[in-house]
Amino acid sequence: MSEETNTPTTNYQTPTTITPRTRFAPSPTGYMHVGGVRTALFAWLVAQKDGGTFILRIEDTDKVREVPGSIEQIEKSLRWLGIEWTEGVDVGGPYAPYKQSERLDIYTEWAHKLVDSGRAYADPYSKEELEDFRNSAIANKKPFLYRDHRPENPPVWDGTLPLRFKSDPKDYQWTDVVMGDLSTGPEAIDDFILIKSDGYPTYNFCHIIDDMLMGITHVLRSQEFISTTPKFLNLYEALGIDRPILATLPYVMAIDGKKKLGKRDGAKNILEYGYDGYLPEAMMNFLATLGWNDGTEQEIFSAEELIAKFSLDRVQRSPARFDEKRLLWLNGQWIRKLSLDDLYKRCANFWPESAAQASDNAKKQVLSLVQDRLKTLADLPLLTAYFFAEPTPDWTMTSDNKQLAKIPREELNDLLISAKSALENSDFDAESIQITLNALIDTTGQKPGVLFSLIRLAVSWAPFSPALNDTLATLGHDTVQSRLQTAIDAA
RNA sequence: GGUCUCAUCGUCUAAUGGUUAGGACACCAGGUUUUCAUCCUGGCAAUCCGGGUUCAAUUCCCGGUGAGAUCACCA
Repeated sequence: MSEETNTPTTNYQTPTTITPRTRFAPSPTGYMHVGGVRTALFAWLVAQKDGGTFILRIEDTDKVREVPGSIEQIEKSLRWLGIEWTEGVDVGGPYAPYKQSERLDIYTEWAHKLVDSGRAYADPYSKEELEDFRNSAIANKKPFLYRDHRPENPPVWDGTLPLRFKSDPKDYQWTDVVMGDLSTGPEAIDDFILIKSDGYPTYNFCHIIDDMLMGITHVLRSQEFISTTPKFLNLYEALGIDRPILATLPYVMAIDGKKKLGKRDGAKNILEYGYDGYLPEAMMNFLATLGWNDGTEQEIFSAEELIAKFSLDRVQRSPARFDEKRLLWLNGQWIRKLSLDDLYKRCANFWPESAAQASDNAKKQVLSLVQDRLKTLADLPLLTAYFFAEPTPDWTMTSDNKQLAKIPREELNDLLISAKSALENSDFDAESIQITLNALIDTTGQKPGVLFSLIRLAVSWAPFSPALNDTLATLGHDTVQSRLQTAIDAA
């Protein structure tokens, strides 16, 4: 297409024409849950897709709500998922500092520009006076607007009073990459606080300054900000800066679907999922497809595929519920996709205590048998304990089995004696064992359902286990012989 | 209450002005020489309601209804 072609004009630049700079800008008020992490993920994907830059900025302007250690939690959470940033508090960058509490001079400077241009004024009212304004508005069934009470001669702003934006109420329409065309009337615009009386700026003010100074191209944020966006548009105009590309992400809802996911309603620390045996690949896959899809029937996406295929215009407008069953399924899928060596590395902290002395090779062999059975890495002890420690015979388990329950214990015991004898001289690779077991079916005349179930129980005393020949081969000749003897003795 | 947003199986979603409304999770049933899991096959299950435009609406428009958000010296 030539440069001369008449193309329709839009009120924002199309994403393909610029190199994106996106940011995730959490406030350090505690751990991260899936809602916050998904916002970070989408911003990261937008940057990665077009070779852009992803920035981690910390918005710590509310000293009351700040929780010590939060920044480390946030960084650890993002890194666990595989989200890396190239500018941020810990790695620095050309627009440092990336922590708002260290940028107060910058905000003060811009605040003075607004004062000088007549677009900001000191707020002389006490909390009580403001409360009266608000109550009388409510009593008259009118919406409360601070701008109805602008002081005629505001005092000079010396930093001890809050500084308010002098808004210019009007209609707005704007395009949101996700939500489409949005519009509001002037009643959505009011005079909001720019700088608090403690000298710290409000989010409403400083995020706009920082996004501008840091060259942020795409502002992604969650849906609760949609109603405050007109105020931001008003402020962009007062500051004479271009508005960035705006993208509103739908909420992640709690499982009951009644409200957005929040810590108060039990939203888990994202790191907990790692401790519970979830893979970061599965979590990323899950979060990306919560509110986004590529239009095909693909369900499993690697980080590379997400980066290649992600686009904001396919993000859902409606909220999505957090469905842990789907996450669990995805985790199983990802566990099965990993190579044995890779899976083994990730299992380091999940083995049963009894496996502490086992060799890497022994554990790897066991792992290869249960890889298809793991839904989370935390299932490992339940599935593998009897490989590493002698199980205690429990003959009541035979009566839980439909087929075994019909057969007298003496007869079962005789079968075990036959099995022990047959396996005594068998080669002990999985294939030979299967041949031996098949022959045993012929000589005893028993159905596999009886014979195999019995042997399986006698060597594992576990409710479930891998295929019998694999299990026996992994346990080894001597262990199988001694466990069968123990079972026979306990009958 | 003002303002704003959203609405397809239970859940995540696809699609189109004309389709048997597709897939996945979950659930149910069957299969793979025992169990559990994997895997395979099958089943159940949806366009919120009412108008309008149209030959034709789930899709476009309007109005309801429902749900959510926001209305802080929080972000």
